[in-house]
Amino acid sequence: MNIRLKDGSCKEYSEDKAIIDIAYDISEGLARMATAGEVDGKVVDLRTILSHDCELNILTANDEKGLAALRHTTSHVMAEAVKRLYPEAKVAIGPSIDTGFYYDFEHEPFSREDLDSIEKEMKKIIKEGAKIERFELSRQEAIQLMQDKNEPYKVELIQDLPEDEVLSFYEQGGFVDLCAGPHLMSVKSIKAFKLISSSGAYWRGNENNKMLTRIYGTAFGKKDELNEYLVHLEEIKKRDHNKLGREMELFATVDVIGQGLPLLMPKGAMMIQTLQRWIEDEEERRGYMRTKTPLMAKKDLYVISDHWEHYKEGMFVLGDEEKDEEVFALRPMTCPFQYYVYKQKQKSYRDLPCRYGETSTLFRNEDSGEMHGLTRVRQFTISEGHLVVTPEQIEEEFKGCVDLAKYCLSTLGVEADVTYQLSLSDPENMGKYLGNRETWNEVEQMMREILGHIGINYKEETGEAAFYGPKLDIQAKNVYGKEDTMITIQLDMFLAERFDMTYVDKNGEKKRPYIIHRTSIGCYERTLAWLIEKYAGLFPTWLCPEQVRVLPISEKYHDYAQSVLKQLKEEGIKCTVDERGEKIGYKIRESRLDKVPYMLVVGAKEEEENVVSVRSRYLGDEGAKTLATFIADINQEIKTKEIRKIEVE
RNA sequence: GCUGUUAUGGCUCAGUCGGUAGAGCGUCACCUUGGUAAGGUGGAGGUCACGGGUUCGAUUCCCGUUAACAGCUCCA
Repeated sequence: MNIRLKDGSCKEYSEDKAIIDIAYDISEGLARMATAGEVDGKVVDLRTILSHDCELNILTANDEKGLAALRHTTSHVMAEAVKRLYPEAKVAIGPSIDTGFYYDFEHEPFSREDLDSIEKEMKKIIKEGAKIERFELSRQEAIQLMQDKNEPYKVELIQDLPEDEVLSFYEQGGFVDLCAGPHLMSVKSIKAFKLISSSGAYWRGNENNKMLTRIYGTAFGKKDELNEYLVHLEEIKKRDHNKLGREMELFATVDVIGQGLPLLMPKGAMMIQTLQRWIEDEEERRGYMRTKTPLMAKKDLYVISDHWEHYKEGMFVLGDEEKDEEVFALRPMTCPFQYYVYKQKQKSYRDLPCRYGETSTLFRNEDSGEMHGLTRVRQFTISEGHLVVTPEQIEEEFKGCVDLAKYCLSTLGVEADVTYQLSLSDPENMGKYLGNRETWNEVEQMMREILGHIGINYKEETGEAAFYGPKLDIQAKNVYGKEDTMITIQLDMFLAERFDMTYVDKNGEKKRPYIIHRTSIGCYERTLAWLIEKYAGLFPTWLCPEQVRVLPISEKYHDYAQSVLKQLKEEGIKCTVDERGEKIGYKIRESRLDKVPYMLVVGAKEEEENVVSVRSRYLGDEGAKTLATFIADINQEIKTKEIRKIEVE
């Protein structure tokens, strides 16, 4: 057989050969580094015997998939260590993940000290250097083995596997685990690992099941890489919006106000106000009509929209259904309110599309463990909008929404940081949705076509649709790599009927419109959180709550500094004066100006000419300028929302 | 909601095996340096998250509540 290797070269063998032996044949170094093989694009175990012509790629910890194998093996070593130290622990599952690996156990929670001793035991196991053996068992034998070892979770897993599945096991030094692999040849190859944390996790991810104890860890091919990663973990904490946003006094939380109810401090509020004014103006330019609708309504409204049936638990209900004649609820969305704006007058096809926009404050009663900084809150304000359209207008209006969203993203400088997700219904679980399968298929296909015409790359996600229609979700990751929906554009073919919304067509017949639910810049709190992390607090000038700081270099220049401040303020520039600058020299103060884009040093020799010395975050020392020139420059920058390139550490 | 951790001056944290608290940084005042990433001296600032209990006495021990953090689950 002929084996074609990654570098294009070929190896020829007369008999069947295991991948690991081929690796040794190439070089002993490669064999030592090898963690898995990739045969014709499929990741397989190094023990796999090759018997046909194929393309072979030997994976090492330098390959993403090879690293996953290393981490997976590390998780097995961890499980062995746990079983040695705590024989009563029951093992569940232990895969590799993006950042490392985890393993779930039925056991009391582990403390940091426990993790340290498990780490120690793991090092011992690695030093012992057991070989890892793979073997296969029949279903019956497999169940028997795991019953003998008193591992009920493994038995359950085997019972749920398909009848014809090959049941493979891996054994190292007496520790046996049901596992599809692939795994390293020996535990000796694990060079750099660290146990990160421990927490609870439901068996099989179901909250009705028992909560197991999960240990997270990570592993790398080299010690340096591990250390680099651990340093990186510390570094990203510095730009975590939940920490930085509080430090910069953008927001705060208060015990007695409650969870998920952050206070936007003057600086944070100023930033959100800047965004809001900008986006409201832009929407109006694009033909949106602004509405202002109530923050609450009688329950009757939500009964019509079906929220009372589907989402009552998520709403703040005012009053007691049993006792009170009228029960109200704070609004969790704006949809039905804007529908009644539409319904106030009979509409003609000539009135469509009807684009309604509202800067809308919403209330959602999230579970207590879900709140996080500004990204998951109980009250938030969103650039909400609904477009009522005829079937012929769907594509153009949908494109308009995508265009608006992209305009927002590019202006904020984050267009390259998002991914697009088409959130579809789950055909297996149609009870969650309004309408029937045929209509859903039709609308989902329509979405795919529109997205095709726009030409954006997206991935499809089943079961993520809204109950009234599919969504185009624009996703972004936070500093920890966790994904959140920043912007969503949804196509709704059902609610118009529930609310009996109509328009009269050319022939004088009443027709059902379609509705597009959309947001332009998303929810302001979450968007702010995103921007904090994106820019590590070094915002573009137009967004900065403090754009210029004026620094007199000695007391004689205080009056002049104040007059400069006044002129800047008259121009609408957000600025402050720091009269303490002269005390120790402005160079020093500069280190504390790192979040302010411009520093004006006044009191230089040139003050008689209205000349200031400018330092900028972007350009360093810009030297002397007349005040008028500086004001013109910065106003231009703010107006065009220019985002200059800066170094963000 | 679940599992766990945490809660001490503006920030980072120490501490009291129960006798009402400390450090570094920051901040403030003054001195020196007439303005290029300075130094010195002195000061302010905490009912140790909140509510109960045990005790002669609780910041410290116990119970509860609230909030923050990590993860799970959820997210119209």
